[in-house]
Amino acid sequence: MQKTRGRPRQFDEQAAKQAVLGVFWEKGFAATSLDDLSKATGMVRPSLYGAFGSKVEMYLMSMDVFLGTLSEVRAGLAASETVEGAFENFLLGMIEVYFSSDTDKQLGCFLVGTAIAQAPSNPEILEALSARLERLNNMLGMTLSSLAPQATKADIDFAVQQGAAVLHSIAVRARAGESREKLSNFAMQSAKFISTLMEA
Amino acid sequence: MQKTRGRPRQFDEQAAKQAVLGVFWEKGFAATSLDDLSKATGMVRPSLYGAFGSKVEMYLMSMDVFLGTLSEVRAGLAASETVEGAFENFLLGMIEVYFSSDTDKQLGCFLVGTAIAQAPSNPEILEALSARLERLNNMLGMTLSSLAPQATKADIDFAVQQGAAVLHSIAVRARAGESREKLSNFAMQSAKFISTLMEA
DNA sequence: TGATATATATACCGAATAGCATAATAATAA
DNA sequence: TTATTATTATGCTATTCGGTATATATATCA
Repeated sequence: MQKTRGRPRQFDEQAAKQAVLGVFWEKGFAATSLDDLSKATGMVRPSLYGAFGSKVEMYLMSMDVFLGTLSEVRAGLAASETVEGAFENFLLGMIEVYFSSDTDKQLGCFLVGTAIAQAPSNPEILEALSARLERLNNMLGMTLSSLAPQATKADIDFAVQQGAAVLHSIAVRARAGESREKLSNFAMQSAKFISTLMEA
Repeated sequence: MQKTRGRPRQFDEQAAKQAVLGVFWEKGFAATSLDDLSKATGMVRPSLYGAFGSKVEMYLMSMDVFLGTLSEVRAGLAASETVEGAFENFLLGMIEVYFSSDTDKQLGCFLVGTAIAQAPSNPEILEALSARLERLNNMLGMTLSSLAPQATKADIDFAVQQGAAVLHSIAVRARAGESREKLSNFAMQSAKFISTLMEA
């Protein structure tokens, strides 16, 4: 921790990143202006640019900030003792995130809810999105593999896709206004159903 | 068909609506400008406004134009003779639409791919989206009910949600660049799996 | 032939856009 | 103190934004 040379920053980097994510999460990429980000962070536009780069760069950064907020979901997955429990912890943990907005709004998944719209227009975002959806899948796949070592690779793969399907659907429906209760029930019912795929 | 009074229109209404849908589908609502729509339709902005209203109104109209393009999916559903066949026809039919863009791009579902991003910012779009997702569900639910009359309402409901989940996931993954082959395989595998829910 | 109705063409509006150039500020290093 | 470095403050810029006012064109109706 050596002392930095110039004028000290007046913003907290982590808080600013969270604020940037928050704006993109609610409004999406295209509808978010640099002024919106400036207001949310309290930073003036040139400071934003200096610290985080262009609008696209800030958006790509937000993708990783979002994944960083999933640490509790990872922990829940790691602590699972059964396949059904793993699905349940995974899905209910993600629902917690999807409904965790400061506002009264339920924003769903940042990736599914905002990056999808931009993907066809922006190859960089398309690529980043694809890689991060894959990472979400891997979170689940690793856990399933260790909990059901007898299962074939094909079985694991299909179970992961089914779990991801339920997740994607919940992500969409949460942002479309569906109630948390309905989605939680669907998650638990799905966890039970999909876990039958992994029975010995 | 009475003769219209004033200067005749120089555009074909159906073609223009399709063009408007096409632009929104690729770029999303926020990133689409009236100039984009003007170019795509060949209509000048005042004509666009006169014929279809404001940007939001054109977008809401596009939602129904999109649903109108699903007539073949409806037909495929109606012609299904088994539960598994119904899921397969439904999912593969939607994949056909998701990959049917004129461009080389795979745009996925218009609703999932573009309306989702706008939903939290625009109550009108949120409401319209929710209602139309529900209509998609009903398409599937009606068919399932008639093919499995012995099933309970709860069983049908859960099977519809599972089918919708696979659909939403395919919609997301198609727009995120996943290959059609992988998605088709997933669709068929899922049709078989989910249909076990409806066995007597 | 007017009168009327509808659509198009042109030009414009004020506001918002992403980004940057320049200067002022505030810290450390020499 | 002075030089250096990093950040912030201010203001600009050229473009684009959604939308509209006005004038013109082209049809039917009386």
